[in-house]
Amino acid sequence: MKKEIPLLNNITTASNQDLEKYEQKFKALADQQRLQIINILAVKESVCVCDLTPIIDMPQSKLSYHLKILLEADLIKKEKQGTWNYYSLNVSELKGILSDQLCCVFLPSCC
Amino acid sequence: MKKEIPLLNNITTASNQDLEKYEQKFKALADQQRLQIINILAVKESVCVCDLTPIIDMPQSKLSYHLKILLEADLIKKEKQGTWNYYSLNVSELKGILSDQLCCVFLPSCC
DNA sequence: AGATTAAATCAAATAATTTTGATGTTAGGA
DNA sequence: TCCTAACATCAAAATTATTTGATTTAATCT
Repeated sequence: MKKEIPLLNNITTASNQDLEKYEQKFKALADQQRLQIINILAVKESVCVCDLTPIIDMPQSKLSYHLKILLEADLIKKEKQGTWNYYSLNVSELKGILSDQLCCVFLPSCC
Repeated sequence: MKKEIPLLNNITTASNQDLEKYEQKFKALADQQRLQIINILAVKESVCVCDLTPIIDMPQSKLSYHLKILLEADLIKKEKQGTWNYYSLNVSELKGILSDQLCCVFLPSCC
């Protein structure tokens, strides 16, 4: 039995740039702790790191690390106010990635 | 200046189960090579491993590894036909995760 | 049966990510 | 100015994920 050599008719639409970009975003989402952070931000709107640490019970440096990952993926936003850094969701970005169903799971305020 | 101790009014909707489940799915998506596989499956509908290897230029064992990750996340389906294993997208599952916009990027046939 | 092809699995090597604890930086209060 | 609180950053250690090449399993063909 034989098989034809397959042809990939150049119909794939995702460019390398797309692949790279979404890899980063999915990586940021691919962690329970970060999903939890997103979930909390969805409920509390805008939160500083010091308020977040006791909620999710995580050393501060660890939290900073995870927030940075989310920030670099453009899934959350950061605003400095004096000594505090307030973080909030980048809702439009998240909505551009997640299905409505998933938005309901992680961004309850969106439902 | 002082700050109140924050209260997390139990409004977060995502359960631990949700977090675990979606972590797995996002992990599966968080890789350029696997996104490319998804993209190819979207174009070619159903493909066996031996057809896929030359297209994405990847050793067979590596490809098997990545297919397994996608399969375990329930993002693709597998059907045995004689010697061959045919893989295809689990479109409904993907649509339940990805925004319409992203479906258009990775699942062109859906647009 | 023996040979061949498809594909999964395995163990070792490599690479990437995450965690930890310490240190640095900045802003505000005393 | 000095002290403290809020965060970010850093380097080392620990954990996970990926890659590689070899081996195994199973189906088909001669």
